[in-house]
Amino acid sequence: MVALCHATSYFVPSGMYVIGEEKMTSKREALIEAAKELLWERGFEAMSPKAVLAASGAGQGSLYHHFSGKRDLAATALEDVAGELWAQFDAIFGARRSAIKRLMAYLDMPREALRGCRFGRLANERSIADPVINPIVQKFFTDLETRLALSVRAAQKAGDLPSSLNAKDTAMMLNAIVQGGYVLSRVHQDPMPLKQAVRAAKAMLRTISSMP
Amino acid sequence: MVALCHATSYFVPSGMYVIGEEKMTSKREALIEAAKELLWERGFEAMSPKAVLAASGAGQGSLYHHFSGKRDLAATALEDVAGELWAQFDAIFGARRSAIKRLMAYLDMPREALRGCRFGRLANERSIADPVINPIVQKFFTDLETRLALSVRAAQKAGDLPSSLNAKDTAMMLNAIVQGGYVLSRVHQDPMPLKQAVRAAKAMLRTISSMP
DNA sequence: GTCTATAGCAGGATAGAC
DNA sequence: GTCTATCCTGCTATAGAC
Repeated sequence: MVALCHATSYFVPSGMYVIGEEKMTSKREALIEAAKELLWERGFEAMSPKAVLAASGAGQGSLYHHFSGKRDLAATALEDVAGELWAQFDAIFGARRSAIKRLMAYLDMPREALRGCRFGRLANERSIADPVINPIVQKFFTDLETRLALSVRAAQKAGDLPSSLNAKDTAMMLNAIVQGGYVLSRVHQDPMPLKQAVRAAKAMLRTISSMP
Repeated sequence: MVALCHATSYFVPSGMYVIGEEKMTSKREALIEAAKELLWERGFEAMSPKAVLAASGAGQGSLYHHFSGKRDLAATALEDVAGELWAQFDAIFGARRSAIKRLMAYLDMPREALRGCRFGRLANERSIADPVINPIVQKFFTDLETRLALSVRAAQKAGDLPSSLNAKDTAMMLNAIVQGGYVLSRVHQDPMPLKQAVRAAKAMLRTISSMP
């Protein structure tokens, strides 16, 4: 690190910028990384281009050169976030263990309760109906629900969950428990509610799976 | 209705204003009603005083005469909303039927999935940490969680739910299912996800309650 | 590709007349 | 109590130099 460049990024001789621990080769990537953080922290509507510029160390020109505007940048950033999360999900749902254990592992994933879900937090903004933003968020959840439903169905076939349960409904419920847990943790400003909701879900599945 | 007064309110001879079907005796109440609607539709941060004035038919002066500002108006409106919701909850939790049926009735309450929860929708705004706003929202959920936990415990005593379950955790989970259902319905722009999550929760409780 | 300067508009609050 | 006029600030985007 040689010369300090703006408030938050460093310019290094190789022509790369550093924000926190991330390395990037252009202002474009710096803008995307900054947008990802701000989308998580503030959501789409409260994420101002000015804040993105300050956090990335880029100027107005870079933003409007690489992206058509705030919405385009946000869409790109959200695609990126989906990729990150799916790397985690794939590891869990792709693991070689029983379906019921995969469901438990999903519930047990580490989550930053106080920061909220990076996609779910957008649900109550007007932009959730935006033709560019909505498809990205909706696809994320649809894919996740599909994955969960497949595991529920597999667990039923393995005899670990009652076949009387509707797999899609149950998958949606598990998804809702996590999303609702985030909401309640934010309201209470405490990670416990999410922990409690997830713990109860696991207890529920265990109780039910030990049935005839 | 005699004379048209502004865009949305009517002045009637008795000195009362009418907005939609509501009757109010002053601009103060008109402002509160308008704020309640806008808080539901847009949340706190996106509720502009200008929009409240337009919806209530009041002028700037009335707002800042009756309230110290936007936040004060919102707090008053939210207290009002809590009162409305508790009128419904009290009817359900106070009914003379078994605890498990009260829980089912709670899950079965009609909900406007696409509009979201009037309190839960505020969870991801910065204002959820506001010293005036947070206590109101938090108290609403704390009281609801207490009510749910009492019913879970009563159902356990009645032998309708396994005593192995943690009552508080289970209550939080039921709460989360509803909140998460709202989130997912908003994302999918479809009332089904909330319906599915609630349906699965009921199926879960039924399955579990028919156990030894 | 990146920068600064600036336009245009909306949010939130205040001042002071009626 | 209620109104209108006005102020200041910050958001989003454009213009145009380097």
